[in-house]
Amino acid sequence: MQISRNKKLPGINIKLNECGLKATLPRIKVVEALQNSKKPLSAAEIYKLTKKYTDRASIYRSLRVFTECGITDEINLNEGFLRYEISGKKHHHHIKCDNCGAIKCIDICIKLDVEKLTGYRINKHSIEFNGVCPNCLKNYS
Amino acid sequence: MQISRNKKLPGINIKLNECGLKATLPRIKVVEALQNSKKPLSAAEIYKLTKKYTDRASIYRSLRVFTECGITDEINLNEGFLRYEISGKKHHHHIKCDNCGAIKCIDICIKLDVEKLTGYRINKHSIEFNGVCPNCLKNYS
DNA sequence: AATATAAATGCAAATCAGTCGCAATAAAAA
DNA sequence: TTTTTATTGCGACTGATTTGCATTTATATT
Repeated sequence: MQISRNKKLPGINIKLNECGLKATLPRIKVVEALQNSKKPLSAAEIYKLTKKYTDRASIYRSLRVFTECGITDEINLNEGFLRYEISGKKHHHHIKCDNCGAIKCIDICIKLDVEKLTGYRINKHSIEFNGVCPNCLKNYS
Repeated sequence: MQISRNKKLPGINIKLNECGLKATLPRIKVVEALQNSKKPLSAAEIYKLTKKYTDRASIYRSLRVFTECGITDEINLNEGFLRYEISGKKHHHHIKCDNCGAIKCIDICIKLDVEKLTGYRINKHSIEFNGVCPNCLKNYS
């Protein structure tokens, strides 16, 4: 697929190359989709946004290597699929409103406490919440 | 399926009936499998243990109603499937060793803190860890 | 700038967890 | 014992994710 390369985002290309990854158009489009989103995206949502440039299998492959390289974070909100977001500066977790679908970030984490408590070397952890947000609570009694 | 009923566990039957559920053999076998296991089981693992008495669809249906009734808890260890355990007295979370597969319980929880912090009414939360246990760490340098 | 080479892609087929429709069966109520 | 209603077991199905493989593309090499 020979479409002119996006000159506006050399940062992405550099970051991909730093990780030993080729800066391909499909990958750049996936990164852009995530960067432009205010909430973590599922593979299906990314596909909707990037289908002109890539296919599902490639998106899944990209998300996997991105996550391995620390370019993205994988988020499990118990929806039956995973979401991804660009790995930000500050570590955080999420809470999703089951009523309106909003996803908010939470700054509390107990990884270090659990590491201390258990003696495990923790590779991965997932701290995710579902509920009803204050706004929806207000509107529905 | 007319197989003589297990007289040894009237407690289960009563508990199921209390929840408005019929105490069927398939359900009793699923509960027994979970009670006899030292770690949370996946639907596939339960099926291996109970296939003489039930099928996969029924197991999934049982696990769903059990969890709705508070008989079981659903655990998401980011394995691509869910695990279930009999709902015990004290609330807890889990950490799984990626090396030996052991699953340990953790008593810390931040549900209340998050509830306070966000104003959400939390319906569900999942706080799960993966890593390498002290024992495996010791053995592999 | 042209070429080599290794990585990545796109497609279709496969896998795997979990669900659904429905006729047959079994538990609990009458 | 009979009736009622929930539950089962089967097979087909969905939806997320993965895999094999021939083709293409980014980057290193000349």
